[in-house]
Amino acid sequence: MDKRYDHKIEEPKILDLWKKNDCFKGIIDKKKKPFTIVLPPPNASGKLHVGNDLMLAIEDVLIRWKKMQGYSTLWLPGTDHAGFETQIVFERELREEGKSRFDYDRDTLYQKIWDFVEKNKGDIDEQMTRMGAGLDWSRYTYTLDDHVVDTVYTTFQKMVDDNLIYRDNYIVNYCPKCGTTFADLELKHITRKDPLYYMKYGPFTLATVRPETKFGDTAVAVNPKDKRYKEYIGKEIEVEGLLGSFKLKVIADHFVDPEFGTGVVKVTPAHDKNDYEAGLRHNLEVKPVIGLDGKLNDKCGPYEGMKVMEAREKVVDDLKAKGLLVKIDEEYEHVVSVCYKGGHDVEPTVLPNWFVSVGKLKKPALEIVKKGKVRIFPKWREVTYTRWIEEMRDWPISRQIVWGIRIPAWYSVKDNPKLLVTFIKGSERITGKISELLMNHSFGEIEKGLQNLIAPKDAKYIISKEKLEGEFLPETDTFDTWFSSGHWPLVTLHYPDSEDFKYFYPTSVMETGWEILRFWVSRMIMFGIYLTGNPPFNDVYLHGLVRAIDGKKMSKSLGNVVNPEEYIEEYGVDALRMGLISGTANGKDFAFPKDKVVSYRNFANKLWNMARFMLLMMEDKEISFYDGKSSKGLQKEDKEILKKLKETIKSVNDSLEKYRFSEAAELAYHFMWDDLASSYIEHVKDRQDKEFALSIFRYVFVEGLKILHPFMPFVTEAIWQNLPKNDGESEILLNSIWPE
RNA sequence: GGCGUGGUAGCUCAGUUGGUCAGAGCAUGGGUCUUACAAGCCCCAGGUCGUAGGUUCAAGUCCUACCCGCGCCACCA
Repeated sequence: MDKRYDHKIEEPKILDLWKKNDCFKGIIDKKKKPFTIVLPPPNASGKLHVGNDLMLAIEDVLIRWKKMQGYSTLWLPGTDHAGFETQIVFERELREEGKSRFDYDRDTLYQKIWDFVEKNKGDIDEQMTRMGAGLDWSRYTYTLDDHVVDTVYTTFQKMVDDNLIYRDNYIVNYCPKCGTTFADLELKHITRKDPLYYMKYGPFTLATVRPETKFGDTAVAVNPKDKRYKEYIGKEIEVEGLLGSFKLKVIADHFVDPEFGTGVVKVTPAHDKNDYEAGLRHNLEVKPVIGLDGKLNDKCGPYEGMKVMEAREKVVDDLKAKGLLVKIDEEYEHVVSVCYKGGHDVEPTVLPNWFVSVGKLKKPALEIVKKGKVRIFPKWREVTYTRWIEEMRDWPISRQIVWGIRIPAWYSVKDNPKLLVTFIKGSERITGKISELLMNHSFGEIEKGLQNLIAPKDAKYIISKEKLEGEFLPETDTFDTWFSSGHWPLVTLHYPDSEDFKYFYPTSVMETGWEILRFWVSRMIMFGIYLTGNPPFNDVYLHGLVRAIDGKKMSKSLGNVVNPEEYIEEYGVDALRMGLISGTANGKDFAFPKDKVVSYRNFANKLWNMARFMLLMMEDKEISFYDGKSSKGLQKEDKEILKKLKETIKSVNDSLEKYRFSEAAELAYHFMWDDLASSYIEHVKDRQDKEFALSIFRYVFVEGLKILHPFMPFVTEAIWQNLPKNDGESEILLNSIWPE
């Protein structure tokens, strides 16, 4: 053995050893208990980041620990097509070629993204393997595999049959730049200064940031307790506007803050969430004035075709000219919703959407956690889950993007003359009602060049996995990515009738970042219970976010991203894994200093040299194998170290049972370094009965290597490969039996 | 605004039911190449445990208030 542990030499050898012996293959063994983890699939849109490595390290610890304890373990790998995320990355590339998604029909665009993703997938798999992750690659799943799509479609059909799916107009967060809607959770809220305009509005003066939406106003609202305006409530007022005068109802609603502005609000149900809800309460007309292109529509007279900001300026100018503008507050700060990807202003818009009615689904998902049948670690995160479920509203599941699983609905063009269709013909992009389009274009042309389609709320549709015969156009919306990934534990095990599913489901632990507890974990629980009657996992462990050394979230724009590959290269995988794991005990976010990685690289070397010392001392000697039990000939120090070993094993087990990874890792670390290396080795050097002491040492050292193995699999396995073995001992440390 | 979480040595963090709990790693300073390991070993220094009260024989640990950080959610035109 060399004087130093060289991870660059040893790591590839060890990976090869495990691979050759097929160590991570999940085996259905009815005599053993299964222990299953489904890997949260990394996004196929890029490379692994240090957070992925933390996830891999933690899950690998669990898998190796349980495997050595005699469970039949299975860790399922996969990658995620990551719908929107990937499409954005791809569109960035398109832009560099001077193109955009609007240049392609649906099928062509989909194929192009598919090819793009194929390139990334391989890289990620290689990186995961290099981390030592004990994944069973023979059971690999990609979120767009045929069987995944099929299962998602089957569920959708079942939900349709169970009346859990409906279509409705709904005020959505529509981003005209991205051309798609966003869930509330996908919005960012930023504080910004915008002018607040005070304008005359019939008998009132009211304040608004968005004068350009006035064409869509269908009421004026005041607070019911506001004495100033009491006389107007319920009456109609006449308003002098830019398009002439018009009449509006005055409503009283508690959503109006009498302290703000003048205490009077114009109500625009089509373009504001609050107003939309007030509109529902008061039966107001919903009158959209901004189109999906982000421009004012034909209800806006001369302002038609102007973009929002452009129209706002013009409207303000014209109000001034008409003497309707009272004042402008330039210092007004408020919070604006923008899309989380591009940071564009979101335009609340009314669109027909597909919804999941969550009432029946959420109740069991809540109870299962409250009753402790699904346990969430750390416990204090549980509140986040229960509150979210309690407040959960119906779930809009349609996304206006290509990259994803298409909603399997079909519209007959004959029965739905009002379908709004956009398609590509040659280099031309044509939009219109299907009934009109069919006068000048053939169905075949439209179908082939189809880009997107908006079906009215009451459109007739047929659900079908397969393309329908006849003149049907497909729904062009895709599923919210969480709808399909909510099936992840099911599809990776080939639900509903595979042997894997029968044996390994429900899985043991879902280990993931807390930031997707709501997005993902809640949906998996809902689908798991809905489809199988059982939750998809027994425990949920949520790790913290790995922050940069400056304590902030890592981001490319801040330039504080830690590249894990550099650490692996310089200090080795074991050092990176230990560096990440020590400090995650409570699932809190933590900063990740390089120091920790360095110190564990040193520790790997320490272990290596403990082995060297032992082999050196054992040279030319006949050393028996201590059985771990007999007390004959034991000296005080021997008894002490054996006792300490037993305690350490127990503590490590206890800590791991509670998902206290950091604690377990440090216990093993201190035992090896302080108790065994610093203390016992020095003692062995002075022993008269050196052969006997060495046999004790060998025993304790090997048991120590075993408990360290889940944390530092490479160095421990590499050392084991250099040690003499007793009859019946495994050639592979990973296949050894966990000490008791 | 609501909910949650944290403020312990220069840095990153442990400290689980109140009683060797004032700790670890790294960094700093000094010594040491003692043949397993200088990626080692030995030693030194460093904290009134956010602030102020309170409960208790005893409080980083429990209670109250306040200050600061972080996160999630909601959101007023």
